Amino acid sequence: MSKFYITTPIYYPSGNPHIGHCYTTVACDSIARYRRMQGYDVMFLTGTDEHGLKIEQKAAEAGITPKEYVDGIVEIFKKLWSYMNISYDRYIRTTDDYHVESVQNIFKTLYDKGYIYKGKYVGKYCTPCESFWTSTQLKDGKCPDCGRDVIDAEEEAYFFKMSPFADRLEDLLLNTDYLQPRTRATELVNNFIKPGLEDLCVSRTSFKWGIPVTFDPDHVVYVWIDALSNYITALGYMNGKYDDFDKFWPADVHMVAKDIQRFHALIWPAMLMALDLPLPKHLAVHGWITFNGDKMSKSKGNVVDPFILGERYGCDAIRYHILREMALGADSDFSNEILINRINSDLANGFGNLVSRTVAMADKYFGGTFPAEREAAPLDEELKALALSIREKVDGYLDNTQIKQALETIFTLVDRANKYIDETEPWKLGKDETQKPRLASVLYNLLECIRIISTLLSPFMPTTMPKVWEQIGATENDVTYENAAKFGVLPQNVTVHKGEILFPRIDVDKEIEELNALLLANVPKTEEPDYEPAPVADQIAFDDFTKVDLRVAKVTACEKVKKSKKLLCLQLDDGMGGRQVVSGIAQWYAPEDLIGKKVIIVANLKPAVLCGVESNGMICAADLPDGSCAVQFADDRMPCGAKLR
RNA sequence: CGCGGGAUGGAGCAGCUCGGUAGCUCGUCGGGCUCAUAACCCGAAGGUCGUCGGUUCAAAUCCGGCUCCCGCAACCA
Repeated sequence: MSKFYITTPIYYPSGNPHIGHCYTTVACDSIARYRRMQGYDVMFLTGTDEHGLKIEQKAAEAGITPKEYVDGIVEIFKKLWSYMNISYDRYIRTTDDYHVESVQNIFKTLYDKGYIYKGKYVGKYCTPCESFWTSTQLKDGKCPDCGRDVIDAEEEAYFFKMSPFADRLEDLLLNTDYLQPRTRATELVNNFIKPGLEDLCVSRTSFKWGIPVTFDPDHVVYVWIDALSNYITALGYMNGKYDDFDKFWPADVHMVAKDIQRFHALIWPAMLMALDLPLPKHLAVHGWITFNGDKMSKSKGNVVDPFILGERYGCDAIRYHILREMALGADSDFSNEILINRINSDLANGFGNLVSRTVAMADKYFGGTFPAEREAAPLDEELKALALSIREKVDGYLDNTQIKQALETIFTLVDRANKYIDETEPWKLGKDETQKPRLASVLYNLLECIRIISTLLSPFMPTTMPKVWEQIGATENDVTYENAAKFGVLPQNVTVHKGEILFPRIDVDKEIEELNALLLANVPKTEEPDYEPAPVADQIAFDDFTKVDLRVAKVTACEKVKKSKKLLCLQLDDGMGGRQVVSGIAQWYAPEDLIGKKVIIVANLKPAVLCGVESNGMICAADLPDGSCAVQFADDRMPCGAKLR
């Protein structure tokens, strides 16, 4: 029996799970279930990545230990997976003892092999926050967290050598089918490999919530080795907890969302090369779920809560929607309307109704149990031929992680079966006693189609399909993978059982209204959203304050800076002959929003050149809780050039 | 000239590798049916395939210029 090893990323439990987490996990679950049905010995791994500064801070805010903090969130993750009927075989937590043991061993091994060396991490350091930042992370040259000054500092750190693997990585990305889809391979090569791979900082001393480096206890292992290695530690690599590494490694599919593609396309293979381990076969990368075209964000109130949706429509409807809309590589838009329309057209009208009408007729005309006499007709052959061809096509798509196409294929048989009912008009046959044998054949053929459809759909919708089997009188032995490529499996005298409606049709308008109300209720604090002001900066003397010259100025002209996404170039009337200021607010303000308005500027800021455009000063604005930014407009009575005090 | 992807009937997508009647889902309109969850089936309308030019007997498909969109990188004074 062949093995199949599939993984989700391990999720970072700094907040509750949302539909984005479901996306990857449901996809992996479906593939895992399909492979099990095919007879593979499957290992399906998921888990949580529980170390790091952010967790440490979140826990401190909550006044509990980091472990207590993650324990709480992990509970919710597991509850969600149980709710979504996720059949993971193993759940790894990076705080598990055996994982810690492995990571320490791996770190030491890489060190002994010379791939990890001790060096100096040079960056900007914020003393109160005890945090290092790169110059690009700084905000206005200050700490992005607290806004205070940073100093140049160096920290001792261990580094992992990436450069020895550059050629092999390039080959992996360009000449193998490791990346699915291949679209971004060239981009990765051009952006990261060609310019020269930088060595990777793999330890930190600036926080404690992590796995200690055994031979240098001031250091904790930084995210890369800690998190990525979960895929092998969960199999028992360099630990005593499990021993199926040899059986399952290399992974058949790592599925990830596009934001972490880079780490899985470059760092992870490099680590494996350094350890002399075989590389995973595929990295399947999918896009984001967007909400009405927008990226999901908590402050926009559009983070979709899977618990709410599942409660209303059933977890299989959610699973189906996610899987059906998902194309590898591409984003897929999520909206209540798309979701409901999909449920209605495919599940309620299409498949659910097919089951309902078929079972109802068998019940009505035969009292549920089929008679022995049959009469075939040429028309049946086309239906059978299609039914018999589905499994092979689905196999092909799943081999390439094309779930959407697999589902589409299954539903071609749903459509064909519905059409077959119209062609054969069983309700007319039912009225003519002499036609009973023909009627029995027609309805039996339909049951067989439903059996094949439901068998193939069961990995994707594992909760509902057993209900279908109950209705069509199928036993466990009838709905195997083997039988999905056979016709005539159900016993000739099969008995159907009319049951509940599988996927109730949803009233779109009414439902959307209610859902929107729910979503609004979910973000009740729109007035004063959760917002933590940055700590007040260190005190300054009055003299220092007077050094900052704040002035009122009117925007006379404004345009986007070419070649930049974030910059607007403003012409200002400052009462002193005018000046040009560049401001990074293009994402939130169109030029016409600003023209004619009065703003407050820092008038004596040293000029700078941004994207080739000179900027003389800075416009006062404040960050909003959702990450966007609002300009402070001045009272219109204030004349241009007026000095603030 | 930083790197890459894209622009196809109202919406969302396929087709482009290997040029030759433009296809699917949803929506709209008309018809049919009544077994079924007002579901199902048939038919119709609707696209000069972003734009300009080139290659060719023939271009959505190949080549070049341009416009706009979206990722990544850089810039958020």
